Amino acid sequence: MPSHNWRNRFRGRGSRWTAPREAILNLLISTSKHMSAKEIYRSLLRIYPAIGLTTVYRTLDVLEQMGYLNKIPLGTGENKYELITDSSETHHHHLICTQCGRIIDYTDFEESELIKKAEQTLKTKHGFKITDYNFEFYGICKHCQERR
Amino acid sequence: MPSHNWRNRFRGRGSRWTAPREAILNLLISTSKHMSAKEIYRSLLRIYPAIGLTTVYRTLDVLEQMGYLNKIPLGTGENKYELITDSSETHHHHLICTQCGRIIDYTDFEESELIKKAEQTLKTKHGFKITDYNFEFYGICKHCQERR
DNA sequence: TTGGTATTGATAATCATTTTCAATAGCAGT
DNA sequence: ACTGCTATTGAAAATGATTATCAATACCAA
Repeated sequence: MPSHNWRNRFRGRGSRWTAPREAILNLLISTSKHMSAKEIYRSLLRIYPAIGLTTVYRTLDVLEQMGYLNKIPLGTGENKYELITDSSETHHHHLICTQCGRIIDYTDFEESELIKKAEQTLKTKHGFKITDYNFEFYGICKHCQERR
Repeated sequence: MPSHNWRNRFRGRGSRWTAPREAILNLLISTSKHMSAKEIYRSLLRIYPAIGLTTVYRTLDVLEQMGYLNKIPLGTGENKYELITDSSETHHHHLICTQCGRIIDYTDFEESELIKKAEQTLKTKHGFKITDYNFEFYGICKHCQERR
């Protein structure tokens, strides 16, 4: 995805395309990891020493509002973020290790189907307009189990 | 569920049964709401003016460790809690209104079945030992939709 | 009743995220 | 390219939820 595409997306909603935003997006695009705001910030410091943590948060906010970013609450008050790319359109879910914080993605067709159905049901039954959902398993990952 | 039952559960793990803990449990039992730590604290202040917020957090911690409490992250850093009662053994899920914070419970048999299957799959496929899960929909509730 | 120790509550500390605000930089219009 | 408007930026302070500290208290086994 060429960056002028992102530029246009920002411009299209009256937002400006700036150097910090480009740096943040490049990082998010290039990584397949789920990163916290601070991880993103620290990673960017190397190539963009002037960037501020505040700006990271603000850009993540904008991306979330635009619907391009997925916020994953860890339950500790910290959140991790992942870009929603075309290839991940089929929503995937998460395994969160409560020991080391590692997040493992997985996809399950059955689940995705079920969620689509559930969305409809909830809309008609509870008058609830779904904007997002979280489906996460918490537990101990293989790595941490072997460590004890 | 008589309170000596709870007393025994605490004692059984080397914990003590105290007045603050009884007050907190009585509140959690009597309400059907999902409450935040601060809501619990403020509610208890009326009948137990000496109670401290710290104690509320600690008791919630113990209950969660014992497996009797469900922690629901709101995505804002705040958590809400609900007691796991016998009648809710069939795990239910949540609709969280991102506007007013309201949480609506719902149960879906299909979902519960699917989750049980998924737990098994994840264990064998990813070596992940599941301790808990969250299945939540975020959106705008009926009430808030009508307000605009 | 007593002694050991878990628990308590007030206070201070953390940690992630937001707010504030003056300086800067995009960019639309010329 | 120049200008002016205003969105954006980064530093610092503020907020809000949760956790750590610590001396005093209260369970409860013996």
